[in-house]
Amino acid sequence: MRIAKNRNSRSMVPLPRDFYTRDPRAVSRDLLGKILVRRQRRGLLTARIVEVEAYLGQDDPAAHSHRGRTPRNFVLFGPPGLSYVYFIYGNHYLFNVSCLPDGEAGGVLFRALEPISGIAQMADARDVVMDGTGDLRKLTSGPGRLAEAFGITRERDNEKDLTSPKSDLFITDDGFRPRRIEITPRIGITKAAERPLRYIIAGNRFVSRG
DNA sequence: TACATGATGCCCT
DNA sequence: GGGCATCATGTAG
Repeated sequence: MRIAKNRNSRSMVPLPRDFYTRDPRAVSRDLLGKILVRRQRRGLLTARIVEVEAYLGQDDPAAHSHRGRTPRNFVLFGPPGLSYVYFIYGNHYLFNVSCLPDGEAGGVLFRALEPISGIAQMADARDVVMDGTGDLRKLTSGPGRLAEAFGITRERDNEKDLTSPKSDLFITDDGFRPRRIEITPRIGITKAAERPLRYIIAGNRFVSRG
């Protein structure tokens, strides 16, 4: 039943603005188990969110918003529920969603997903071969990987309203609730590296390593 | 204008 | 487990 429902994107409702108008830590916890959806010509991409990280505003040295508004990070200071996409290491796009009311900076980084539908398209976008031995984790386990699998770029998706029914990129709730959630330090940062702001679905095999 | 660096992933050992 | 590609961005000069 749940799978049949997901086959029709018109029946999937984006999470409302209120969902994101909260502290990034609360949004992070509640995003676990939700579904990221991309509508595209070749079909629907869907995947369950299994790992995210919270980035706070001024009191978080690891956050892009820590030193104030810039041409790159302005989305974090705007309305909640908008995508913040940036390019890093000369290779990768990383996908976030803005949180807190307009004027307050904060966001959540998407670190890993569990693919549900559109797997062939994801494999194609990632340029990996999915034969019988292919590991699905290569598609969406890792922030750079999931962005590539979903075709997310700054040019195409930055500042996109994820709460709009017209959006080709949004997050929906299919009723799934994680059995258990774990909170750990964030991955790949040097500043404030010890703060427990990484949220994962305990035991999920699509959670990235670190 | 220059330069140091990064919320990563991949390949090699 | 370690090295490295590769470039947009921010900050200093």
